[in-house]
Amino acid sequence: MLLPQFPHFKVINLIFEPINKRMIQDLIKAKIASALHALYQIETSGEKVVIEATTADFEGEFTFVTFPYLKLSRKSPEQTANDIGNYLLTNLPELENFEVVKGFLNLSIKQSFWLNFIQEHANTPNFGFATPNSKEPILVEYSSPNTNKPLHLGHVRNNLLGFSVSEILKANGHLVYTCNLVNDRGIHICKSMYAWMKFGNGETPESTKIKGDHLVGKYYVIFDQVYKKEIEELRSNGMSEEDAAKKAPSIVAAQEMLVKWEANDEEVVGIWKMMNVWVYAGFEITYQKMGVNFNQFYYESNTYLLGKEIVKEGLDKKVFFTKDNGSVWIDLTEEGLDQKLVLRGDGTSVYITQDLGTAEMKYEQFHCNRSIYVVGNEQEYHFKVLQQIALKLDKPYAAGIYHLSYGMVELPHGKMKSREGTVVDADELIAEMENTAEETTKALGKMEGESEENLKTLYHTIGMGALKYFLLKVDPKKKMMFNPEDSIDFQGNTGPFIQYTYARIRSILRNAGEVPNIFNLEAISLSKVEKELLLKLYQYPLIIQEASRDLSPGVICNYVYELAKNYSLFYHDHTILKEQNLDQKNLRLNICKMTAGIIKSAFSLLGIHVPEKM
RNA sequence: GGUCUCUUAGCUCAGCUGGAUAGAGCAACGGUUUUCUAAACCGUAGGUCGAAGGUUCGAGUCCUUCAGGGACUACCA
Repeated sequence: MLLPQFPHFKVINLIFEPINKRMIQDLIKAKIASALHALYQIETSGEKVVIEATTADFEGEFTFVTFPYLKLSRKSPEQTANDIGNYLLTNLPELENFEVVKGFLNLSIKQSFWLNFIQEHANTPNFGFATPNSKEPILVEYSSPNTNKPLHLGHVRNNLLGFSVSEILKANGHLVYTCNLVNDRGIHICKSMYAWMKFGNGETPESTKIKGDHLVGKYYVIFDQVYKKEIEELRSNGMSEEDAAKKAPSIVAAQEMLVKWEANDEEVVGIWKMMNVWVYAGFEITYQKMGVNFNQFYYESNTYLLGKEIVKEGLDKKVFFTKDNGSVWIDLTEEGLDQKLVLRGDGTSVYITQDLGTAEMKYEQFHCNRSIYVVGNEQEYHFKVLQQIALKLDKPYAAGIYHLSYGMVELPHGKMKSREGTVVDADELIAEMENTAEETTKALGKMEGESEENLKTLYHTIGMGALKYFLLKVDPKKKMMFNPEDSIDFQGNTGPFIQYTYARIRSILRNAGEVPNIFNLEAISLSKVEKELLLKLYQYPLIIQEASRDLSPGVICNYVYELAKNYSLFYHDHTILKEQNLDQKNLRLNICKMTAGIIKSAFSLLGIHVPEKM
């Protein structure tokens, strides 16, 4: 079977306004470095100087901590801070004034700096994004579903993470390819197939009106029930648990099916194909609802035999060794791992063999030296082994293998298990989120008169916004708790709150009409709240870089939440449309505009849409 | 047994490469709407950052030990 062809990419070369100006932070750091040199003959560079955001209770935007330099300055913390502050005052035109508290030097930037910034960037498209495709290409593999059951909440986390991380990397200038390695073969599928053949009575998605992946999943659960019953019976006849687990008729039958499948048995392959088609049709719907997509699909039924060439290569290079029964191993004890099998005694592949083959294939296709695998943390060991083998084989992509290991989604009662039916189903959850969005919207009654179609879109936007934000705001590395009893919030630190902030801004901008970008800087005085909001807007490019570096959508979530909160405060404290001072009014409208733009932009990095009204 | 990882308010989570008095949201209680969308805003209450040592001007953050969770450690994928 041929692999699906790699589609042609539309590489759109939009002209983005580059952020070629240095950030004010870098400027301050450089000046502090020269201050340290001029005042105390300390040799350092701007990159080594650390400044941080000023804590809310103090005046200023940026803070320099003098303590690390006291031994060299040989002066008191206050004196040192004052010296540097005075130096900056004459050498840094952007500095308005400074304040010294103990050893902390707090710097206040001139309001003209912030006004120039908003004037310059309120209309910059894709503000904060790096030039597209200006950085090395990266391949992101995610989703990787099994075809024997529908997707559950854990998969949703995987998909949203994979999608969002890809978008973040793109925003940071990388060329990103996404792929999905579908696990469409193996004993688990045979289990569903066996149960369907035995108990299915020819049921199909059409005849039952059940979504294909759910129908196949139903038989996976039935298999497990039958299997467990069989084990119990065998045990009551005196068989050990271990033997019973191996000799139960249903598992034996499933294994036989797998053998037949590998032997290309017509009947088994026919059923396999049919059931896979059901599942794919179901997945397609769920993927669409989640808004994820891939440049390339791989199927294990195509790739599971790959990797044997690499085993040969490894044997030639003496990276692998053979045991008496012919099985091939690698010794990773020096790396703190174990001896790992790479090829069975009978010459068949194991998981790692296949993954090595797939890695090679992906490299040939995409030529990415960096490759990110979005896979649960239970496979950390596997990916350590994979990378070690690739390193020992001197593969060009070896160093760039990165396992984005995310934590499980846990329920109050423990882990989700598909075969036991203790899962939060993806489709059900999405439907529930949409329902909640509908109920809330109707209760508030602001959307009366909207068309049925618009409303449906809105419920989906809000429901998915809540779900996505909920899953993405937690650090990917950490496991997270989901309690189905208390539903996902729509208030506070949530997707809908931020969407709401956006909708409010849009409402103002609709009423405002044309927003002139010119205002007389002299006629304006910035409030503390406005300054904080401008500072937040200013930080967005850095946030994208940080999120990209850490591969963490959570960074974006935290940022955009703070931005929305800052805006809400601003909105609450300031009149905008009725402001008499026209320059002030224009400034505020520009702040609104830019805030809306960044909310929309940041949310797009999370795969969340924003409504014009809600 | 070994390796990795986690433990912050009643609950769910932030806390950037060590910096000022540890922050949000939810839940609880109280307040704000004749004015641009109240899915909002403000306030009150809630903490020995799992425990103990150590490193230093300074530790939720780094190191060590311990306790308690979780994952992995298959000729399964």
